[in-house]
Amino acid sequence: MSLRIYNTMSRRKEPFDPLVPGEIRMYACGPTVYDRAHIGHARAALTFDVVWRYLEYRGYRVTYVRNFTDVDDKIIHRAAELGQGWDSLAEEQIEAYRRDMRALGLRTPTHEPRATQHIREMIAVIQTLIGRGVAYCLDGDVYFEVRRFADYGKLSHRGLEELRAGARVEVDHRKRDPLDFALWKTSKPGEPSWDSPWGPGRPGWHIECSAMSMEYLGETFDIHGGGADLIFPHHENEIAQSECATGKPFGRYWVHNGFVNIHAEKMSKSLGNVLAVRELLDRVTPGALKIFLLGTHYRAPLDFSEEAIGSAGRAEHRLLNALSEIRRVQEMDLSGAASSQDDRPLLRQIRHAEREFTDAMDDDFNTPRALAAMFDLVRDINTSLRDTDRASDKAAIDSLRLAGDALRELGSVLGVLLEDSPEKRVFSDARVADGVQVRVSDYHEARKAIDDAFQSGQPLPEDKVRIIVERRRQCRDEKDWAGADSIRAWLGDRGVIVEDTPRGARWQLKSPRT
RNA sequence: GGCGGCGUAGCCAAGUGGCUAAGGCAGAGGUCUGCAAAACCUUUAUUCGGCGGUUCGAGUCCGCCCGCCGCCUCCA
Repeated sequence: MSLRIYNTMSRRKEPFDPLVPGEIRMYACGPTVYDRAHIGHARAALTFDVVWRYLEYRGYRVTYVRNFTDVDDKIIHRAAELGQGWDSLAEEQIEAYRRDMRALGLRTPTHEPRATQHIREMIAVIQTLIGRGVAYCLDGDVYFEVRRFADYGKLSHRGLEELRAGARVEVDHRKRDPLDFALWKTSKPGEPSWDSPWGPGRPGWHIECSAMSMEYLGETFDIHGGGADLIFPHHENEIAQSECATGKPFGRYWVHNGFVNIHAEKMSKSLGNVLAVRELLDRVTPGALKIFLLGTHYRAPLDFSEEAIGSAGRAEHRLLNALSEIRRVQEMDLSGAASSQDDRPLLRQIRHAEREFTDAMDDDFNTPRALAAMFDLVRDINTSLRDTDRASDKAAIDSLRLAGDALRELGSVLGVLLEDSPEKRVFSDARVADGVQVRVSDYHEARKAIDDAFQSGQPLPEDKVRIIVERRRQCRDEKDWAGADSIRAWLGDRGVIVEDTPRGARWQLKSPRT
């Protein structure tokens, strides 16, 4: 099997073949930093984070560049509204974006260039374009002349005539063609401004990505991506500029992620249904959010709903639970255990899941299928776990360890089940000291300590919880079911879930987010 | 108007023309358990919006119809 990627340019899945064997250069358009990141930004960033992780899992060396558009009309307008400098607003939002993406557990790209730090390179590209006669100056503005690029429209699959016919934007009659777009615009007073051969001004939107991608990745590179909305005009224009400037092909594989709708409606400021990543992460775990997002193929539109995100949270729990159960059996006392036969079925199932996963991801990053492979493995793990609980077997436990490692590795390719994710901490099993009598005074003191912590919103003291759980065990030993149940209910009210297993009770803190 | 996409079980969602239509969530029954929870097992689409067509064979290809959506303007 080899990797196939859907290329917007050809409208089909193509075998992926990097320019330099073993090395991949990838560019994804990042956010315009004027407001908080919303779930759509999260989907775009996650899509390319997963592409990156999978390519590395496949053994490629990847250079991944994602820009920040930090000079733009929207930033200028927003800053004016806020009575703030455009540059300080951009700076703030860049920090906020980084914080949000980190909270989601996304890796930082190899390079995160900012438009304002590459003005010089942009001017150089514009000069080349003027020198080649495909751009022209008008009172300090510079425009790209669309009809000079024969391939214009090849990405969005539209001809110049179609585009002109569909244009609803008011026409600037100074331009040679309504579709000509600005490479450089003169700055109005108070706007950000840089010196240029055409007078003080600022760059047009599209030129930054051409200049920065070529700066970091070369004139031709492997993957260029972004949201589906960028296909036209942004990426179309990037191609026109870049290929005219260099005479070489620009991006080779064009990858575009679909949009997120909110309850079947487009997310927009006017509808007031913009879902900020921040707010979302206040109530769902990053893992749940990612499982939700990856549950739909990246090119398909995705509809957000409370029900769907809740379902993803429970699905995440299923994955985490399997890992936590594996840890538990590994801590079992095996002194008297047999080591009859090794657990061949599970080993086979691990390999099967890994193959299914790879096949799915090779097929244009089919994350829903990849997740299904992980859940299949979870079912196999759980089955083996059940048998292991009944008859401890060292070989079976070894196999389970391998299965857990495999599951974690597959998860890490999708960015779920990450080692340092906070949600995993809630699954700390209590080890119950056998036969130690809990003194009544200790018990009451523990209850009080837990109550205090709970009321002040502090994390509950684990050692105290342990005392309560141990006390409940004593009740159960004495068949004092009413006492045991009331203790369980009491802990439940304070966010501690107690569950009895064949080998004693285990407890966990309810996720603080739910 | 132009271009493109979607419609698969109660919900979400995979599905290179051909083994019994993935997976998750929810539901039902069962196993386990003092009870509960968790987990596991079984079960839930003779059928893929509708109607025709191509084919030995179609959810998968073609045509028409119905319903929904995106882009063509800043947008992830």
